[in-house]
Amino acid sequence: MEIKKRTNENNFFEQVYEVVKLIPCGKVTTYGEIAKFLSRPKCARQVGWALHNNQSPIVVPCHRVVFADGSLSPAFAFGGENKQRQLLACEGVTFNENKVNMDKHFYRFV
DNA sequence: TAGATGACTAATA
DNA sequence: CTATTAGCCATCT
Repeated sequence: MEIKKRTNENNFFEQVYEVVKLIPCGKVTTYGEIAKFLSRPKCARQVGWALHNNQSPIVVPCHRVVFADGSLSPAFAFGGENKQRQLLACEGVTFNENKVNMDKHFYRFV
């Protein structure tokens, strides 16, 4: 039941996984940044789709990927909104109400 | 091939 | 501040 079917080269997906794995502990990034890093600035949704397809939060710390405004992904994506927040908090990420302190923990790929 | 979907984002009201 | 609209584009049906 392999979901990745017509990914042409799967390269985009693989890149997404690699990049997400590169996010250091206690840092977060956005879908748009990942997409931009992969030369597909408009493909933020596909990044999210890739993570959904990945389905391996152990190998790929998808919890470190948030919305552009710092809000976390919908609860259904993680099986618990609190889960992602707790994971991040456990790594030292601070929160502003319901959103991540992007100014402090936003990680840009250089 | 065409239409619908979505773990996005930015702009607008 | 929140809610809605529109644009985006790979993937799905």
